[in-house]
Amino acid sequence: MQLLHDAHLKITDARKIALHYLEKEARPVDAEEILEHLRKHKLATDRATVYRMIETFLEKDIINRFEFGEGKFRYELSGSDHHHLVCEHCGRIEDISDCGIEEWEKVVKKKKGFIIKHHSLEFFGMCRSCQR
Amino acid sequence: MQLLHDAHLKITDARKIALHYLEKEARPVDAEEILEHLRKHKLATDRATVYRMIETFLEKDIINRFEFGEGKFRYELSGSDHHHLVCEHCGRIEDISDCGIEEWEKVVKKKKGFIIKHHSLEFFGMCRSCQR
DNA sequence: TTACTTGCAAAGGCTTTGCATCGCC
DNA sequence: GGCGATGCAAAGCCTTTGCAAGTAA
Repeated sequence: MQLLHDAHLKITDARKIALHYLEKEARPVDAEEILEHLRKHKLATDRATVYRMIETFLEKDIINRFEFGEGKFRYELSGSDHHHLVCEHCGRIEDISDCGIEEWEKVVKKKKGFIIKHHSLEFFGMCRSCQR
Repeated sequence: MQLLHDAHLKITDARKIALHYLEKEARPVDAEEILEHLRKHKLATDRATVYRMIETFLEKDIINRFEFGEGKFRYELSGSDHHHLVCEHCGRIEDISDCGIEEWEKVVKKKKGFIIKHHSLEFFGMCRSCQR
């Protein structure tokens, strides 16, 4: 895979399948889900390997880490600045983009002298299907 | 304390001192900090008690829970809608208010049919003092 | 070959739970 | 006195780490 090659990472089965999974899911998945997916593909991968893989991908900026108040982390392939709509009824997590952070950066810099490097913004509520 | 009385909670030393601490700190503190504070006040409080206290306060909406990518939760006295500036250099967490969420609620409702109940918004970067 | 990856086992950090006792109202 | 609150001990989840063996380049 190009992503792995570009990051100077060795191309192993576990990494290939995990990346493919992240790409296919296109939503924040947790370590356990990655592990389960690998095992479905007959890979006897260890939990420790998954966490080390995640650590490596984070360092190489291949994935990003998110939190949704679950007491655990979720990961998603890096991409454009975007946020999430978390349905508290069905658990579905949908992407949403353009949060207008630029405005905030200016205001916060001026008012507080604080320089924003990055931010987290997640919305919790109820998705359309669950409202029916 | 009025807060405890209004919530129909028994007024115990641990709860009184913990609430006073949360009020004084006015920043998101974690369970361990609450425990340490209680012990400084000669209370041989157990860690389990702190977590149960937190659970109760959350249910009664006396406090709110936040995450800052630390793999643990932090808690702050409930109040107006506000967010945080997390300095990644010194760790200081500062409050900031008015995130203009109303705009978002309208847009998200219209575009995605998603109803926002609450949200989390945190900024990470470097505070004024750490820039020197 | 050789440095990077992985498996296995153990531990570590944060949080929750069962149960008997204690204490606020 | 009664029911909620607490202490103690143990366990549960998620994540990290040490070390030896395996493997991609």
